[in-house]
Amino acid sequence: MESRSNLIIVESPAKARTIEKILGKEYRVKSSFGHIRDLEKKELGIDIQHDFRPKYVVPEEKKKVVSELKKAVKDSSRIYLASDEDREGEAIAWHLSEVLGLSPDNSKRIVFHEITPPAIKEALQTPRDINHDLVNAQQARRILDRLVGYELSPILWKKVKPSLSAGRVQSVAVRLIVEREREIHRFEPKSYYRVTGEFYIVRDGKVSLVNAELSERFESREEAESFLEAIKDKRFRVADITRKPSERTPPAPFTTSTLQQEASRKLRFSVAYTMSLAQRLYEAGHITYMRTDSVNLSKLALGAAKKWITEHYGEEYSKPRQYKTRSRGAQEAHEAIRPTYLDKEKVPGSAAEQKLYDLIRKRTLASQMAPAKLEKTTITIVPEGSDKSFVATGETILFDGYLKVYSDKEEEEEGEGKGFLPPLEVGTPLQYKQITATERFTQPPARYNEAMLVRKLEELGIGRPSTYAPTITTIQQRGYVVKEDRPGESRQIHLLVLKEEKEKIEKKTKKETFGKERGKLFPSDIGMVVNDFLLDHFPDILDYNFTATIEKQFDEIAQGKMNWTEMIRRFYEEFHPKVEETERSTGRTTGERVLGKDPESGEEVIVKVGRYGPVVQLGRGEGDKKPRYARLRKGQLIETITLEEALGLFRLPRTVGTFEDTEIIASIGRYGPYLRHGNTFYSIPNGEDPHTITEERAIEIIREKREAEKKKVIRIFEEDPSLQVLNGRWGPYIKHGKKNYRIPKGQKAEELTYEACMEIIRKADEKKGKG
DNA sequence: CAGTGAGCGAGCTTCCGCTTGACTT
Repeated sequence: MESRSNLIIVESPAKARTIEKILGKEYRVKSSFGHIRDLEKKELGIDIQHDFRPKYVVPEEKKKVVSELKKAVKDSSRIYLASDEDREGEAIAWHLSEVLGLSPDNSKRIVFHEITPPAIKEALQTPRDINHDLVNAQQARRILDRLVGYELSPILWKKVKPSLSAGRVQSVAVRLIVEREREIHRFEPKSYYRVTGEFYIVRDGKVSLVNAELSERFESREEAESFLEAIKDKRFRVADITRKPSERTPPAPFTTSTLQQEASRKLRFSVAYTMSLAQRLYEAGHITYMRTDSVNLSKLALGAAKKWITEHYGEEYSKPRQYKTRSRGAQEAHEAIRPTYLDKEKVPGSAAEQKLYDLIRKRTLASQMAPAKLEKTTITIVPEGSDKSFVATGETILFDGYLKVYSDKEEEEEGEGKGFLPPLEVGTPLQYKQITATERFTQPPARYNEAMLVRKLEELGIGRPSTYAPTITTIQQRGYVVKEDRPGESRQIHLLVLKEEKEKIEKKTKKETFGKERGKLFPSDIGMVVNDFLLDHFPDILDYNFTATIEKQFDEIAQGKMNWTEMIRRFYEEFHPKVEETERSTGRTTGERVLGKDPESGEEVIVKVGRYGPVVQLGRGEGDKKPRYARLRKGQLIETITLEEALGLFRLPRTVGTFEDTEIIASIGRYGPYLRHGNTFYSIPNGEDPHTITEERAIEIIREKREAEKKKVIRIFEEDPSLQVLNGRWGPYIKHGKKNYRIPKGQKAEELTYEACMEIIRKADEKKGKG
C-alpha cells in the first residue's frame, strides 16, 4: 500500500472541496454531511431508568456516508475532526470518533477560524482532544428537546387531533402569532386629527413652498375645527430655524436572520426561498456559509473591502470595522455572510440568485464604509398670537458615505421635497395656501410575516440559523398558522380644509382602506386551541424565557460546572408528572364556544374544532334530532365569529333559480364559493357572495364559463377523439386520454397535425421511461 | 376537484439541529 494519507472530516462538502484544493495531495478531505447519528426516531430513544441513557443510531440515509468515512479512515494514518467550533460541531466530532472507532492516538480535533491557507495551517498545528463537557451540553440539549417533543405531541394526538406536534421552539413560535392576533382583535382604533399646512412666500417673483405639520394632534373634529377657525385670518411667520448635524452608521454584515429579513423586505423572498438561493450561491463558491449568527468578517475580507472601496470611491469612503454580535445565544462558529470575492459584481445563475448576491455584496461593502453625514433642518412656523406651531423638517445629505451602495430605510426619500427646504430666515412672513385637518386612526400592532417572526425568535434566543426556515415551514404544515393576503376593509375619514381664497372651512369625507395584509402569518383555530391547551398545562415550556433559562444551564455543563444527567433529571422530575396529570385529568379539547340561540329554531349555536376542522353546530342533538353542521369559511375564527355570521353559514346550499329546466344551487366548497347546475360546477368569482347572488348573475356566470370552454379546444382530430389540443391556464397543451403533454418551443398549437402530436407524445413518453 | 359530522378500530403521527441531494409538478 502506498503512503497513508491524512484525513480531514468537515461538516459540509462544499467546505471539503475548498480545503482539499488548499492543502493538496497529502490530505484527503471528506464531509460528514452534518450529524451522522441521532436518537432512535421511532421511540423516545432515552432510557429514563438508567440516567437518561441515549439510544443513538445511524439513520438509514446516513449509512452510505458512514461506510465511506470508514473506508477513508482505514486508508489514513491520521484523522482530523474539523467540524464547526460550537456545541453541535463538538458533538459531531464525538459521534464520528465513536462510530468510526477513533482514539486520541490516531485522531485529533481541530477547528478552522477561516478557510484560508494560513488559518488552515495554524489549525493543523494546534490540534486538541474532544471537549467532552461541550459534547455533554449538546447531549443535554438534544435529550431535553426529545423529551419535550415526544411527550407533549402524543398528548395532543389524544386530546386535540392526530399528527399534531409540540416542541420547545415551534410552540413558542405559534404562541407569538396567536398572542399578536389577539392583540390586534382587542385593539380599538381611536380617531384623531392631524393638521398639515402648505405655506408660501413670493420674493422677487419667485415662489417658495414649505410643507409643515402641526406639532399637536387633536382628539376630536370639534377641536380641530375650532383651531382652524381660530387661525383662519391669522398671519404666519417663521419663528425658529435650527440645523443639526447627524450621522448615520452602516448596518452590520449579514447573519442568517438579518439576510432573511432584508431579502423579505427588499426582494419579497420567503425565508425558505432566500435560504435555497443562498445555498446555491454557497455551493458555487460565491458566498461564505449562509447559516451563521456571526457578524465577524475575516481579515482577508476586511482587506479586500478596504481595497475595493478605496479604489472605487476614494479613501474617505473607507472605514474598516469589526462588528459585535448582539444576539442572545450566538455561537459564532462561522463568519458573517459575505461574497467570497468582493470584487466580483456578477455571478452566473438565475436572476434571483444575482439579486440576493447583490444584496449580500452591497451590505458587506457598506459595513466597511464611512458613516453618512446629514444635516437636519427644522423650521417652526407660528400663527400670530397662537401658542401652537407648525414644524417643517428636512434632511440633506452632506456626505453620502455608505449610502452610496446601500440604503437601509424602507423607502428612501418618500414624498418629494421631503429632504429639501427653501432658504428662509427667522421672521419671514408666510401665507398659507391650504391647511388641512385629516382624520387618522391609531394602528394596532403589526402582524408577523415570516422574517419578522425569525427576528423575534432570534431576539428571544430561540432556535438557530439552521432551523429558522424549517420551523416556519413546520408550523404552517401542522396547520397552526397560515400565510395569507387579506384585502382590507374600507372606512370613511373626515377632512377639514381651509383654503387661502375661501372664507369657510370645507368639510369633506374620503374613503381609505385599512388592515390590508400581504404574506402575513395568521393563526388557525387549531393553532389557537393547541396554544391555549399547552399554555394551560405547560406554561413553563411555553414561557418566552424558557430557552434562555436552560441555555444558561447548558453553558454551565459546557464549562464542566454541572452534570448533564443531573440537570435533565431535575427538569424531568418537574415536567413528567405534569404530562401524566394532563393525560389523566383532561378531556378532549375542542375550543368549543357557545354563540347563543338560533332565533328560528331555538337551538343552541356552537362553534368548535371538529374532526375535519372548525365547524358551527346547530343544536345539541338531543333526542332524535340530529345536529346540523356547517364548515367555517376562510378568515373566520372560532374566537371571533358572531352568531349572525355563524347562522349565515346554514343558509347554504341555496337554490338561486332555474336555468334550462334545471335548478342552480349556490354553495361553498373546499375550493371556495361555487354554483352547481346539474352535474357541472362553476366557481363564483372573488368578491361575489353565494348568499346573495341573483339568478340573472348565476346564468351569466354559467354562460361565460361555457364560452371559455369553447375557446379551450384549439384542435381535435378525426383519427383519435381522445387526442385534443387545448388552451389551459399556462397556455396551449396536448391532452391524450388522461395524460397531458407540453408543446415544444417553436411549434404553433393551431398548426399541429395529428402526426406531429403523436410524435411529441412518443418522445415525451420515451424520455420519461428513461428517467 | 366541490354535501362530510354515528361509530368501529388498526396503525400511524412527534422534537431540534447539523448537513445535502433525489425526488416530483
